[in-house]
Amino acid sequence: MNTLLVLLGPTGVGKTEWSLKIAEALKSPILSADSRQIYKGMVVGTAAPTSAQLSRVPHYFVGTLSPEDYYSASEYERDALSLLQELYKQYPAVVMAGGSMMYIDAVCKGIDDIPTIDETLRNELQELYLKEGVDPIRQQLKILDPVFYNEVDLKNPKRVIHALEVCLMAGKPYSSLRTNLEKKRPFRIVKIGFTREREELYDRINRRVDQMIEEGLVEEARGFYPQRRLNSLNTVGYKELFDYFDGKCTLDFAIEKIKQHSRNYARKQLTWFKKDKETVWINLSDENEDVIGKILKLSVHQ
RNA sequence: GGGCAGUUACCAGAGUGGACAAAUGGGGCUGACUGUAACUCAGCUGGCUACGCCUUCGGUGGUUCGAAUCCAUCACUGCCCA
Repeated sequence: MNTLLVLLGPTGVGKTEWSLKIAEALKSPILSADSRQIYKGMVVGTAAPTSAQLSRVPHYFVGTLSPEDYYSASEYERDALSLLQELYKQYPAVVMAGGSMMYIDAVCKGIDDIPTIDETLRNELQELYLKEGVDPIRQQLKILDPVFYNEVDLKNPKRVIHALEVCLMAGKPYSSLRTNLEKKRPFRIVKIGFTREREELYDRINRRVDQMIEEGLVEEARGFYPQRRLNSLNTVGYKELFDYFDGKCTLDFAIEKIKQHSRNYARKQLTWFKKDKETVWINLSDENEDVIGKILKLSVHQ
């Protein structure tokens, strides 16, 4: 049986470099599971693999979409699965590396079949929300899907709006589409989680942000400024600089916020990843750890 | 050397005799989250043998039934005059 070796971990932990080493050792390509590195041009701010790194190992899902393109975990599930099917004709094991929690879960566990929301409907509800708040949306959801209404965090507008969107789009309750079933995959999945001591992780993140600035993050973000409303640009590293361009804060403040939001993101990633009991963790702060050896062993055995 | 202002929890900053373990914000921590997820949202944030107890509001000593709050004094910080 073929193997999918998933290398996951928080931002800044060092996934990219280790993934390359592992992929080289396995002679495998790398499927990036990163919801932002997938966009063209968002290179510095997302710490996407450099051209030197890309030339070491073939990559997929890096810089392949335009920021305008609609994409979601569901599209990723579909695309990654069909790509894997092809790759497995040639490679017994394939590396998937990234930190986008939902993307990884979509491929490993699958997500329910839910209609893609029509742009017009999405905008309508968004407008209603901006004008009148969540209340009317909650009320509609209560009528259309009382089951989910009782489950959702009613204070979370994003969740409430999405549930209603789905109800309206599908013509049936959102809850009826949620199966909560884990899909079986025709390949073996091995998940490795990279982590570090919190303090060290944060220190790396802070330094990496400074480095991004040196590498031209401000210029890169400026190029995307006209597209700042796009969801793809609602991304740490860009949105803070957009505030700076808007004159809402100083550059130094924006940089501090990028660091802070990156740290917050790393923490949230860890919270999500920790829930998955199948993941084998490797603490990169432990210098005695034989990272490559351990991972290769896990990817072959079991 | 003289005058004024100030010193509160990780930081900023309210509080000027009892409702104060101390507002609020930031930061931090913990967590939720199946389709825009680098999104969005929630809880906690002095200590403990925790519906109660203990130690905090620069230090010390007072006043008071009771002090972060009043008095004295010492220390430090800032501004003004020399």
